[in-house]
Amino acid sequence: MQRVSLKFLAKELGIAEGTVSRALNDYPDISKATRERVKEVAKKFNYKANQNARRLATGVAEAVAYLMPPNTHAISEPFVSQLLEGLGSSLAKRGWDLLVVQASSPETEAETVEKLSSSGKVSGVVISRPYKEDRRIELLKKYNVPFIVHGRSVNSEDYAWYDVDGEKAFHDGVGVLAELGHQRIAFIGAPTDYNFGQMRLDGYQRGLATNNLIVDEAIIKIVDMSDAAGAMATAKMLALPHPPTAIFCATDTQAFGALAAIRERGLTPGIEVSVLGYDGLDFGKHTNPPLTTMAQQQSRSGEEICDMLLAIIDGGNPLDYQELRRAILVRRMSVGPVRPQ
Amino acid sequence: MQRVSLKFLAKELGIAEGTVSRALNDYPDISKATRERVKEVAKKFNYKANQNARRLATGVAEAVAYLMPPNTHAISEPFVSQLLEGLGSSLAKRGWDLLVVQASSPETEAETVEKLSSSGKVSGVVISRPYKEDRRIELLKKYNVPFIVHGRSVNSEDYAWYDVDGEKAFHDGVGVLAELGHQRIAFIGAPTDYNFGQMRLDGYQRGLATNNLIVDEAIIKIVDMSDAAGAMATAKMLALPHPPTAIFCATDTQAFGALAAIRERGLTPGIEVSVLGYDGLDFGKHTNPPLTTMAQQQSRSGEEICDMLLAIIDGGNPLDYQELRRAILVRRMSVGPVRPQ
DNA sequence: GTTGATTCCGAAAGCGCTTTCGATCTAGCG
DNA sequence: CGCTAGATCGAAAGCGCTTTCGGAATCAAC
Repeated sequence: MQRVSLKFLAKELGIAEGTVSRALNDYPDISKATRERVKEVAKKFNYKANQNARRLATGVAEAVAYLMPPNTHAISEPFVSQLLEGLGSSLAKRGWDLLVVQASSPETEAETVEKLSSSGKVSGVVISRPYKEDRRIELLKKYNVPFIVHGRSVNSEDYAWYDVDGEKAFHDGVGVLAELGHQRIAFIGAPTDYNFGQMRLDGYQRGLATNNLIVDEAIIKIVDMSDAAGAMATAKMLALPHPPTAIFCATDTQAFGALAAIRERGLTPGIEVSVLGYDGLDFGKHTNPPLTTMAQQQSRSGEEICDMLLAIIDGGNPLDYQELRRAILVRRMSVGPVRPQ
Repeated sequence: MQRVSLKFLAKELGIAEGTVSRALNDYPDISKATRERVKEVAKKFNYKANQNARRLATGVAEAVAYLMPPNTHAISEPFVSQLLEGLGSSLAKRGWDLLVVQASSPETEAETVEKLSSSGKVSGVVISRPYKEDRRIELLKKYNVPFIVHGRSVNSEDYAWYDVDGEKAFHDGVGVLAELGHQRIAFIGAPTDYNFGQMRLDGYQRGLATNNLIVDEAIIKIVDMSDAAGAMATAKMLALPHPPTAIFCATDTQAFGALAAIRERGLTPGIEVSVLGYDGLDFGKHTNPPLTTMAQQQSRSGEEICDMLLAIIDGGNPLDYQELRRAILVRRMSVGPVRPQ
């Protein structure tokens, strides 16, 4: 199988290599006649430019990388899948590649970012779930790579990001619960070194304040983002002398665990104890009972992030690309009015 | 920011470019002294080879592509996520890249494969969920690209694959149900242009035969792999004059819908009607009731597939890499003994 | 018929790296 | 001391493409 290269085409056509290249790339200084002739022959021989050569010559990578969150199993989380899907399809339209990069460990993360920046294989990067202070963001800025973060770190003034307002969502969520008469609203949170973890906690606390509810550290638990951790935290709080009547979870997965723990104790979620999740996982429809949750409105986040990144790569000012989306309540069955004891 | 290139390092060190390259790549004809000196300086200046140049020069891409299943939203399916995660981490260890490629439409799929093959940007490809006759496989063979398919097509003798024995799983699953006294076991299947869809159907039918159960077309439904489709099919079958007492679903997602439809009708899944799923989704723990399902034993499929592919890329014979795994029963609550009417 | 402007294409340099080949230098040995 | 083998490195070609620059050819106009 003879590799068909530009040289091959040039020989075949009896014209110069450079001319073939320019014809294929629609340069204006090539006559329409030869351009068409070239394209025809290229098609006939099924010519595809060698991307590596092209990239080397032009200096543009025509690829963007998604840097996986450092913790393992992150890709299994639905938000990653959705993001990847959106990124992939948007990129495909433009003919660009999507690189999925995993740092083998948190320690090698910096190394990974550096390599990504200086190896010339991508023209942009997207990362998600930043920490409050995020090393990756600093590196990306330092190396001057176009990037966009899905989420925000504490200081988010000087780079592009796309986020959902978790603080407001949790503030409002507490309001929803309070309106149903709940006074003791527990919080199962995500690690607060993640900025989103902190913001959701902040929103929760502000929500308590606006509704004149007291803060009780006994019913605030920061745990891993797993169903098991959610279940464990719930079980502990339910065993309290004065247990909560509602539990607000930082992630749906934790909420799944909370539901299980409540049932485990012989109580009915949504009746005796309300559970409110956050993420809007579609799967929440199937839990017992179906999970009430906060969700981003319509989630085309992957495409939007991709468009933003491409705009920045094309020279746009990153500061023009800071999008804050809002979460809305998806009413299902796990939240109900408080029951008199 | 001065790009640090080989030329730069060479000038800095006062030696030739080629020497620097060979030192960095541990060629034996470079003295240990200079090799170390070179590496030190490279590190100091944070040198990272330009991948495009490297790939162009060596002709090896050091990257593999995962070709997304053609249908949309496929990436959200857990099996894709798991696969990607495994691939990504295995590849990362070797310093290779993972490209995630989406064909924008089924029509452009061939085009996509061709481009992948001839643009030199990947040294291997993995695809999943092949059709009975799969165009992509033919193309990959034609272009002589190392590849491995996650699943099998009908004629799977002459390429590498990794699959779970769905035929056997469904055969055995019917046995489990039959042993519990079920006589009318329905089947909700996946489209049979997918080979896995066909094989699961075959297994189901063979299972009926071994257990001397009659085949009733009224309780065999081939539908989309969504919860909604599963629910719809279940609802119809439950409305039959002589409804099934157990339903075996080709995917867990369909089973989720089946559970919902059963409850919708006022029946209790696992008591009045049993539901058996397939996929082993972790999430099945949280359905109402928890879903009994068939799962692949321990799923390191991503890593295994990656290792196989790399072995083939390194010159291994594809035919030595055909792995058939077995599914086991995950007992939860949605399957129970048949109840006398 | 000469000039000037256009149009179109060929030639060649260069992107940053790898790799072969041969030159130089040292060490070893008779 | 001369010669050869081995160890090291420099020089240069080449990977396949893009892009600049200038030359040839065409055409219009004087």
